[in-house]
Amino acid sequence: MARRPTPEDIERRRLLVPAVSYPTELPIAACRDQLLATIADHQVVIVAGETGSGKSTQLPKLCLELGRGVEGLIGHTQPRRVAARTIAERVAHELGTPLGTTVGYSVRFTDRVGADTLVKVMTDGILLAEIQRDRLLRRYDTIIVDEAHERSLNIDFLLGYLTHLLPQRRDLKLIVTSATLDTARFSRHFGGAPVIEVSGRSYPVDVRYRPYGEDPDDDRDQVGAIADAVDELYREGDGDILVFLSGEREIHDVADYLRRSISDGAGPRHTEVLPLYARMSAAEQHRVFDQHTGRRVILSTNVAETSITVPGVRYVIDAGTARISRYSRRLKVQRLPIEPVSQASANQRAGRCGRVAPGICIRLYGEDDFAQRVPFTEPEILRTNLASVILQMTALGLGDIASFPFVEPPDARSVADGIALLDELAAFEQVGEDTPPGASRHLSRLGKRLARLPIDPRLGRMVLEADRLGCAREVMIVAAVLSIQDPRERPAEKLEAATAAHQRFAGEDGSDFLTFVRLWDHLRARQRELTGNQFRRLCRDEFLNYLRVREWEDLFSQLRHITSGLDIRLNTTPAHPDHVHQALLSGLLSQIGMREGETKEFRGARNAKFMIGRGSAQAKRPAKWVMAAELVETNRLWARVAARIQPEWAEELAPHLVRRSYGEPLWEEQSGTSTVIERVMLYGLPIVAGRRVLLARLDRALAHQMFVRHALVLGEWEREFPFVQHNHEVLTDVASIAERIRRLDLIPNDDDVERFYLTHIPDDVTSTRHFERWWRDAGRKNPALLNLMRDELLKGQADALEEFPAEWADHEPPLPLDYDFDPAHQDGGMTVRLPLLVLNQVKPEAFGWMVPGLREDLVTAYFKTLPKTLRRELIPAAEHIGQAVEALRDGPRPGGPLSFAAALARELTESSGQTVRASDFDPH
DNA sequence: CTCTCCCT
Repeated sequence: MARRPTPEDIERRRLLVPAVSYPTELPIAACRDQLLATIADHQVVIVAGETGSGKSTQLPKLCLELGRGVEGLIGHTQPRRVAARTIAERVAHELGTPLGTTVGYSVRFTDRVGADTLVKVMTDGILLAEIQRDRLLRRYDTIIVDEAHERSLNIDFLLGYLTHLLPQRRDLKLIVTSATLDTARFSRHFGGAPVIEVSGRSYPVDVRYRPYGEDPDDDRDQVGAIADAVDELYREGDGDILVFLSGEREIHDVADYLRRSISDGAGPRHTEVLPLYARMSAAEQHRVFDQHTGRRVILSTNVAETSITVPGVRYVIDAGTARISRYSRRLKVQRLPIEPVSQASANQRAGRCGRVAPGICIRLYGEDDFAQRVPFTEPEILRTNLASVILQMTALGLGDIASFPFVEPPDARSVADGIALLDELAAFEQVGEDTPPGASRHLSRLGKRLARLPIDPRLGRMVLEADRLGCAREVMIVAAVLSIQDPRERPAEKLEAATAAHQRFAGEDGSDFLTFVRLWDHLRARQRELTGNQFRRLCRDEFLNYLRVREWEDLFSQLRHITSGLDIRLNTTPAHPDHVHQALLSGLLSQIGMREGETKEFRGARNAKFMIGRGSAQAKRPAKWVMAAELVETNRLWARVAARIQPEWAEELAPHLVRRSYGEPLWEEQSGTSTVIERVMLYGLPIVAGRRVLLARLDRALAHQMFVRHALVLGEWEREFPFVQHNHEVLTDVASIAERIRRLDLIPNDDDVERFYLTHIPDDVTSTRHFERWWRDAGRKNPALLNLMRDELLKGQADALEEFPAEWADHEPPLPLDYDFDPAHQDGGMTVRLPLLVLNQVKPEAFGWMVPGLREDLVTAYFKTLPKTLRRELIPAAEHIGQAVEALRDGPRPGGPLSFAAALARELTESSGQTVRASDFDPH
């Protein structure tokens, strides 16, 4: 039933509603009338009830009784698949209908919902996925969100979405159930929805506080404290003990100690010690459900808090800690610190021993410690990366995360981190720097495809890249196995045999990813040869979890199905390993690392330091550069599932992320082109340490200029063109003229020449090779195109040359004059260098007159050599100098003295009335 | 020098 049913459907479905009765022993039966009335009157109802109240099984029946489930399904969500199935089974059984008819369930890979189904129990993930296809959830007339207190990411996203949906679906009813008394928050969130409390059907639990290590003379550690607590409970009477610990390592420490003390005879007798954690093999886990005679001590992680109900537990020992998943804002990785559990979690643990009889819970911490703990565990949405949620929300057109009605909205920085990860995966259309942070973004084509894949966005990104590289088969195998729990089992007692069995698939390539592909190929080949039972046995013998192998195959099939709808085809021939790794890298760009020297430590993105976990092929002799499928910080940052990469791959895959920096551009005479050293950084890692690249590819204008400057202006090119020779001559010529006429500004400098070439040579000429190609034509059309023009360079100052004769005409034969202008001695005038041979032929009196252009300088210079006493009489100096220059402009006055000094002396005497003699000057 | 748990 994908659409709202027709009137005929509704009539038919109305006849399907079974008679409903309630087991009277369940506490919820007592509140039946109140619940019926409240649900009938309100769109949203909050139901608070501890485990054992029967709310999960009875609420769907109450809804049926109210006539719900006819016009649309009653949807009932659970956080876990097992719970969805067992609750469906129970409700179906209580209604006397076969599973899959009136009551069905749907979890990933299993759908037992029929056309006549009225109650559909499902995982919350299933309902979230359905939103993609049915925005208004029109298939449902009622939705029950169970176990909302667990506050998983799915639950918070779902509650937010339903909040947004309720005003558009006035006919939709929502029931939110929660085990704890934190119902006020939900009620407030849903506009003051009524809260109905249903009592639990559990026995009293005697909570005892037994802290350790608080007194100075109490030197017990956790193991000792647990041993003491076990002793105390043994004195209380029979019954199994459930111990909550933070992790596998602690479990094995305690197990070793208890087993040793049992065999010593010092500890409790007839006792079986059973570890319990999720990663354990299926067979090992199942031992907690086996019948047994003696006593049991079950040492468990948080799995026993919600996921696995250990039967027959009378006592609980709570060490008070757990590993809590958190998000490192600095390194953008998952952290798993051991933290004190919340009060709600501690109470949930205690409740595990009050299910069949009164129980005792020993807390290995003080009552004051308990009182100081946070009441509730922080919801997952505040502790995790939000990329997947943001991707889904954007695909649903709910882009503005800040205004989405979350029960507890995530921090703006967490949203920014999620967006950053999606940007890393290129899921969004590029936005400009000035786009405000809150602005809604648009998914790129890749992002839209990514949103359709039911896996982590990083893994989805790999699959999409794989299509381009022709390795979709291999990458989908890897993406599938990375999405589920590792199918390889490593039972504690047979560690060596298991490791050896798994080691067969480790290849020469040192790639944990290709190891998975080899394992897959092996399994598929065996599966074809063997019967179902034989294959199941093979899995067991080879230390593989059969159910997870099946899930791996199911997920692969699901991906294959969805990707074929995206026009992605499986490759039929084995892909090149490099291509597989390149595709994988596209999803792991911020999870690469560079080995620090010869150590086993890696420097990762954002300066993180990590090591490769023991199970990896890269652990012993790691490559220089690796990528890791997972980075998790525990006692330190660890990489899990890794392979060697070439950092250049990352450069190619991350054009949107790399930072490039450049050294000084360099003209290379050998190749006749300009290059520059390029350095490429990705998240702070030098994926290209330094390489020469053509400057023209980065900055054509600069490369053009570099070519002109070095090849043509500075002559760093062997090739001689006619214009080069010509220009050399013009420049020498103009330079000497400029010196003669004392116009230093007219001496063409390199910049002037460069400008000339730049205006005449097209921009795309950036190398000698380019130039030759261009000049072959351009030079033929206009051979003088690149010839410098003397007159142009002199800017019309050629006339001034008359005042600066090239030779001294007064002499016979005329003497060439060498204008060697020394700017450092401008005040002192100029030096005329005469060939030594003619020195004694020069008439000294003529010497001062040779260069009219220098007359004023010379007058001033001579004037300055007058004795101070005399100069004082010649004030204002400028006036007397000016008159003398004017008078002597054309050389000696007719009839006047021939010597320059004498002539100047006479002029000054005349203009000032003060006698000045030629001998008063001291020109040396 | 390895790490709680769950889901499409």
